[in-house]
Amino acid sequence: MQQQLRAHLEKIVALTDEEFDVVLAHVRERRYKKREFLIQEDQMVSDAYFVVSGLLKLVYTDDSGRQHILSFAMEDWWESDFRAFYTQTAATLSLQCVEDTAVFCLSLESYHALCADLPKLQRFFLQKATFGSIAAQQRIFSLLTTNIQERYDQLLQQYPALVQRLSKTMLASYLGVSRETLSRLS
Amino acid sequence: MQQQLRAHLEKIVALTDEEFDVVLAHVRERRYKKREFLIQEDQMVSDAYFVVSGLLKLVYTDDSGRQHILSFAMEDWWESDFRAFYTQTAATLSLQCVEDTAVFCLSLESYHALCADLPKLQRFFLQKATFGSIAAQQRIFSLLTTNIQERYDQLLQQYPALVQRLSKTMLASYLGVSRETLSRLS
DNA sequence: CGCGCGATTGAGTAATTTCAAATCTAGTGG
DNA sequence: CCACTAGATTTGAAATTACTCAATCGCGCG
Repeated sequence: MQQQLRAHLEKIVALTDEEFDVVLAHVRERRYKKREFLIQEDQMVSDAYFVVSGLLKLVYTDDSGRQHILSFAMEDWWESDFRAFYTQTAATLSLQCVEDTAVFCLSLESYHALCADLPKLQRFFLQKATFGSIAAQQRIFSLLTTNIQERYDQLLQQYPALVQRLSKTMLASYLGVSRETLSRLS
Repeated sequence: MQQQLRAHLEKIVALTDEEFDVVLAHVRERRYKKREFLIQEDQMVSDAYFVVSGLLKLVYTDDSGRQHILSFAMEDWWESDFRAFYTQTAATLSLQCVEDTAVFCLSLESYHALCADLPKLQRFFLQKATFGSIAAQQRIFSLLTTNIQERYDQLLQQYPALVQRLSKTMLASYLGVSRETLSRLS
């Protein structure tokens, strides 16, 4: 597991053994079972999570009980209710296991400590945030400009492995359509 | 103008006069007229822009000539086709003046230089990227979970000043509906 | 006064949702 | 090996929502 985190970090910044030890001192490993919650609505968000193995979904449940999936997180992705995490307020979203999942947890204090102590890590997070924000804008773009058929095709093309691991119901919820409509495509 | 940029930076990080001089050495001031383009589709993106005064729109024009507005940028906002800017590839979006606009331009080299020379600036950009990414996720959230009426109401509530400055046609394009549908609301 | 542009209104059409029913699938126990 | 069940998926049909295209309205400006 540690090797995987290190490889992930080193895709962006090279680290000495000592530096990586500092990182390890700030994260802790946890395992969750399918359907377990890492974050629940209305509760405080202690950590951001790095997914080592498994699959998570970030979900909003509206007043009428409908689920809206904002994103999935699979191996090598960071996920949390980042708004709640950074502002230390109650979560509006929940983060739940689609499969059994192993993660590294990083608290906000540890995040700040790492950024302060290791400028390299700050650069790493800057790059992650930058490309995270670009990816989010691509999703907005796709929601604004394409119909469901195209959106589904794009997803299939971009993340074929992910689509395999999801139920149609979850896919529909992610794409922003009813499962019946998704079922009627192509 | 310089004072405004400094105040903007100092909302997040305190700067000495010397540090701010370093920043000034890396940006240049420009003014554009209403309807002028800062970025055009298919061209290289030299800069990210800090809006001092005026109003910009970030637009995608699809094959059938329809305009989709991804975002607006008013005073104190940073804007660009960030995907194209960071990867130094051709723009897929265009950035155009809704009003006469004054900006500071920051090239990618200068951005990297500032991050390297002034750790504070890196912290500034990390925070901007972080909250930019959170804001983008809020927009995805709103596109997935709310109908047009609610989306319009939220926008009115959140940015009343912005709505004043936009035509209904642009608002509709930003909200992802036809102008006729927007016109029929409440 | 008349032109031009943005906004609104109307009517028909297309896409999507909703709710209900039918079908399929994987896992369980006899 | 087969029947049974629970859950997911698909299908059907009506209702709703939004879009399109065309016509009209309203207003500022020369």
